Amino acid sequence: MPIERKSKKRDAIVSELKARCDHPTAMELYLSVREKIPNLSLGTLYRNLSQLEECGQIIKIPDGAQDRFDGNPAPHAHFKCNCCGKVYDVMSIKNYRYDCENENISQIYGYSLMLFGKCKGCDECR
Amino acid sequence: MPIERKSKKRDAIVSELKARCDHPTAMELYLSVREKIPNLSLGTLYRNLSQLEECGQIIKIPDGAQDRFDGNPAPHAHFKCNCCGKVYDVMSIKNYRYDCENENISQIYGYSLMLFGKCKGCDECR
DNA sequence: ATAATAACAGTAATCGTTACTGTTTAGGAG
DNA sequence: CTCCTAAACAGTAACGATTACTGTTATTAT
Repeated sequence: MPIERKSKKRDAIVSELKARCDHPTAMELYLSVREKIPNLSLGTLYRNLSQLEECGQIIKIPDGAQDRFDGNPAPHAHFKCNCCGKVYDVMSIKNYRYDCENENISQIYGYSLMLFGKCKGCDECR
Repeated sequence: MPIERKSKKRDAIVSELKARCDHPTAMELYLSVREKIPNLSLGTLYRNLSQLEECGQIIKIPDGAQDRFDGNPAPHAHFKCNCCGKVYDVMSIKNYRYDCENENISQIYGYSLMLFGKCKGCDECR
């Protein structure tokens, strides 16, 4: 279901997410939005995050058991530190031998790349 | 904890996973291994999958709510069809403009790339 | 053969996420 | 402005994949 009305809660969620440079989990985002809107419900946060992702305003980043969220909907890569667990943006990849330059990255050990699209067996779909 | 003893259950899990061309979920793999080992426990499957991933024999592929597993531990990309949900291997990427050739792929709409490594703030770790 | 303990079956517990119920609120019609 | 419909909401129960726990079985070194 598309978004049909304005809502202060949703606006607060979006602006908080876009203001953050990190990639918070649902709970991390919940706690920070609660500082401005103390009566925000966790269910409301999840429902709005789903809607916002569905209409392309934000991105959901799978990260193990939990999901993380990114307020920048433009396609870009992420870098996760195995040590501290932080997730950084990687806005450009110079080449696929991982020599990408990024002020946050010290070393790259591996990657996980998932492409999304339509397979030849499903050419009738959509 | 590293693997210390041989086990027929674990051998069956590994060989079944490596024999499959698809990327089964834990439950899908459980059901197919159960055909050969009817008393296999789901907990045993999960425990062995964790051990096998930890020692680099298999790969865990995050895919929404469930995880998928891949018997090929060599780093490679995956392609997921938005239509039927199947996950295919992509052994080589010709370039990052998505012109990769793959007999299964019809169209590519987007991607998710996560790099793993160590950030500069953690240079003391490891 | 025996002993120590890894591996196991079976199942309860965990926890992120989703679904449900009754209430509130946005926003168009009168 | 007031009324009305349904989107959005708070609060909470339910869900489901995964993990943890308990007592048992099986591997392997001695």
